[in-house]
Formats: sequence, structure tokens, C-alpha cells
Amino acid sequence: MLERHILKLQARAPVLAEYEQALGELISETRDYAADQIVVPAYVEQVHSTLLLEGFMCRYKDLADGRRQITQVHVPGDFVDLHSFTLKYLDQDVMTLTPVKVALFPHEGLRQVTERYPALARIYWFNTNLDAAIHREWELSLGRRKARARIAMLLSELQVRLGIVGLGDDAGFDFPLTQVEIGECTGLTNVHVNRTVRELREAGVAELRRGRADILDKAALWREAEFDPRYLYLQKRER
Amino acid sequence: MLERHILKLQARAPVLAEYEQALGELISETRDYAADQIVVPAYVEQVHSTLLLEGFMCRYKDLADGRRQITQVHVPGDFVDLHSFTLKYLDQDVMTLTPVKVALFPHEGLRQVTERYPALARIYWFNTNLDAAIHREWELSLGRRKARARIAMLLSELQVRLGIVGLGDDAGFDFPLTQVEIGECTGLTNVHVNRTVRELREAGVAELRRGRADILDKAALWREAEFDPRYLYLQKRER
DNA sequence: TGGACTGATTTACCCACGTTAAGTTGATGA
DNA sequence: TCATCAACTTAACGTGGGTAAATCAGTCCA
Repeated sequence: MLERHILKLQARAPVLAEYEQALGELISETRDYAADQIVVPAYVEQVHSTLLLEGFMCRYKDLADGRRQITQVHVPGDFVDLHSFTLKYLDQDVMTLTPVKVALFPHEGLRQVTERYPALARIYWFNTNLDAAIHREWELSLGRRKARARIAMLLSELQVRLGIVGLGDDAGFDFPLTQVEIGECTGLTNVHVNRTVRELREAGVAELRRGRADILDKAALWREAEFDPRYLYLQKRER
Repeated sequence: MLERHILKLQARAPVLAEYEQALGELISETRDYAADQIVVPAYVEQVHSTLLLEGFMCRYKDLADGRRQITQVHVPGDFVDLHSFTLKYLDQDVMTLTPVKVALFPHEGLRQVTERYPALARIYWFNTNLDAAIHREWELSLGRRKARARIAMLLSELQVRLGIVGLGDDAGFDFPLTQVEIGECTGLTNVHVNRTVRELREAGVAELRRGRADILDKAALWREAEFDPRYLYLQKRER
């Protein structure tokens, strides 16, 4: 059940069989959700963290007028709220973008296992820091990249992250976000997302259609985005 | 030396005298830097983390054409690169905004002390998660807030964070960023920052001049920003 | 087989913010 | 006392992306 999660961890740090065993025993429950459901509501005390097994989820914040900013997209193998282990409540909502399957890890169990294995504690600490690194790259996009580069960036990042967990390759990946949701990731309106997606298609860079992203020219995509994957920390090493 | 840092920690979690003692002994060195110096360069392996004692620093990323996005502003008491403890190298540069004094904490010492005190490990884990929460609020600003709200937001956040460490009150705080730098925080040009700062002054909300931010009407400032301080996690509790 | 949706697409128009280019102010110091 | 320089300020004009309003194209049932 944890295969994708272990793939994600192993890409960045050695994971002992011992840790994997202990983690498997922590799962208190698995759940299924439909699309567009809030799974972790903001400002509500949490007693477990949620691991995404299948499907897409996101975290978002919004303003009073309803304009929404997705702050991160989650793919299978990601903890969607590992940070609730130390924060206790979240400053944002976490919702499903597609139907999903998730597993719950009680905080009490996480506390015990991270006290027993300090190296595993650092691996998870690292993983929340990786989320922060992704936030920073998105801040750069939202603050300084133009629309084409923002969308190219989003596609580049997801191609890499999905590739790690076996859900994508150089040709592309399944990508179920609507154009409205892509706009909520990139700080654009659906109309401008549509214009920009068309530009990327006409330039022979990437093609988005019906839940699928085809990467036609990965080098060109990375160039458009000024994508530098080092912020995803892809070397395996002790943490 | 660590008074401000302890104030920051104590605002969110109980800090035992024992921890404070152990931390004080970890400091390997203190250093002074002039303004506009890179203190932690991106993509260079780090063996210690840097605590800001006096002055202002920031972390930033930039694009090939030189447009820069400041991803976080640091005030005295903040670790500017605690995340390098697990990440090993940073995906961004860390620089001074004013002359500063910093203290260095070797990663090896941090490893030992966090293994000895798992609760202290969680306090520092929490602190890197707090940085991520600030990144998310900035993503919301950059993606969805308008110029006035972005600047109001920045001032609101800094007033709270500086207040915690005794460097500001309801009347305002010393704020040495230039208008160019404020633009680099908020994704705006210096010209538009200038227009917007004038609007805030003319509306009687806040006044920026010569290194000082005077908050004329805090309620109005928070309203402009839609500022909700819960993302700063200001309750003291076990982490 | 044909509504009823949801999401994609396009057009026309508009505006918040960017760009460029002059000043102006104030601190520093020879 | 004047030169210099960095930061601030303002004005005129341009544009990337927003807004509003249709239309189109699948898909899902009844």
C-alpha cells in the first residue's frame, strides 16, 4: 500500500526495511473520497496525518470574494498534511481534485516512531521542508514568471514528481485538473489559462486535453519555465 | 544572546531551561555582515545553520533576466536557514538587507541535541513548518491579492512578528526595506509600490518613510489585507 | 434520443500594473 | 558648501491579463 510513498522517500534518502515495517503498522484506517471534497478543513485540530495513495489532491487558501489560490498539488505517495503533526491545525484547507484513496497515520504513532528512529524523524522533517521548497518555487512563479512560464513550470514539476512514483514518463502523464484549477495554481483566470495553453500547444511544447498532459518537447518546456529541478532535492543521501 | 530567539520559540511552545542551556552551548561562532551581502549561497553544501541576532535578512530566488522574488523576510530571533539542517543545500540565496549580527549552529551539534531531546526536535520541525505557512500566505498574496492588500499584508505580518521579539508595537516598527525591496517581496515594481504606499498613506492606514513603518490604523490595515494571524500559530502549546 | 451539465473555447473590451523617463529629496563627505 | 549617490516621486503611455458573455463539445443519464 505504501509503495509510492516509499518510492518518494527513497528518491531522497535511504529508507531501512525496519522503518518501512514500522510505518505500515501505524496506519489506522484507509478511506475513499469523491472529487471536490474537503478532507482536512482549515483551523480544525488534527490527530492524524493523511497519506495520499491514489488520485490528486490540493491545498488552498482563499479570499473573502472567493478567489482561490492553490498552494500545492499532491500526487500519490505524498502526505497531504504531514505538517499537521507539529502544527496541530492547518492554516489552509486540503481537498480532493479527483476521487482518491488515502491512509491515516495517528500523530501519537508518528510521535513514537520518530522518537524511536531519529533518522526517520529527519526524513519526515526533510519532507515538510521539501514542501516548503516547492512553495518557494511557486512564489517565484506567482510573483515574477509570466503566464506561459507559470504553466510550463507547473507541468515540469508535476512531470518530475509523478515520474518518481511511476505515474508519468517523458511522453507525459495523466493530469486531471480543469483549466479553472490550473488557473488557481498559477494565479490566472481560466480564460487566460486557455489562451496560454493554446500558445504552448501551437508552439509544439505541450498539449493539454481531457485529463492528459502530453509533453511534446521537454527541453523546450523546461526552457519556457526556466525549470531547475534542484529545488526538488532528487539526490539520495542521509538526511 | 538568544533572548529574541527564545521569545520567538516561547510564543509557540514551552522551552525548558535545559534546552536553552544546550542551545547556547551549540553556538560555534558569531559573525557580522554589511548590508546586501549573500550569507548563505544557493546550492552550496551547508554544515551549520544561521540564527539572525540583529538586523534584517531575506531569502530570494530570481529569474535569468534578473527579476527577483523575495520569498521570506527574516527578523531578529529567526533562523534564516534552519531548513539546511535536513536539506543540506538551499534552493535559494539568503542575503542581508541591513548590517546584521548572526550566530552559527553546527549541524552536527543540532543532530545531537535533537536526538537527545525529541521535543526540541519537534519545536524546530514546527519552526520550519511555520516558515512554510508564511510561504503559503505569500503565495495567496502573490497569486490573488491586489497591490494594496499585498503591501498591507506584508506590514501586518511584520508588525506581529517584530512585536513578538520586542521590536515593534501597535504604533509601528523600524522597517529598513527600500521600495524596490518591498516590490521584490510583493511581486510589484518599485513604481507601483510607490503609488500604493501613497494610497495607504492618503487613506490614513499606514505611513512608510525613512526606514520606519507607522501603523496609523491597525484595524483598517488588517481589513485591507484580509489579515488573519492564525497562520502565524501564536498559541503556546506542546508541539 | 435528447435535455442538462460541466468544462473548453473565443471574442470584445477594459484596467491594474508595468515601462520609461524625468525630476526631487536627503544623507554623506571631501 | 557643493558634489554625489541612492532612494523616492511623479507623469505619460503601453500591455498582459482580467471581465463578461456567448458558443461549442463531450458526457451522463432519464
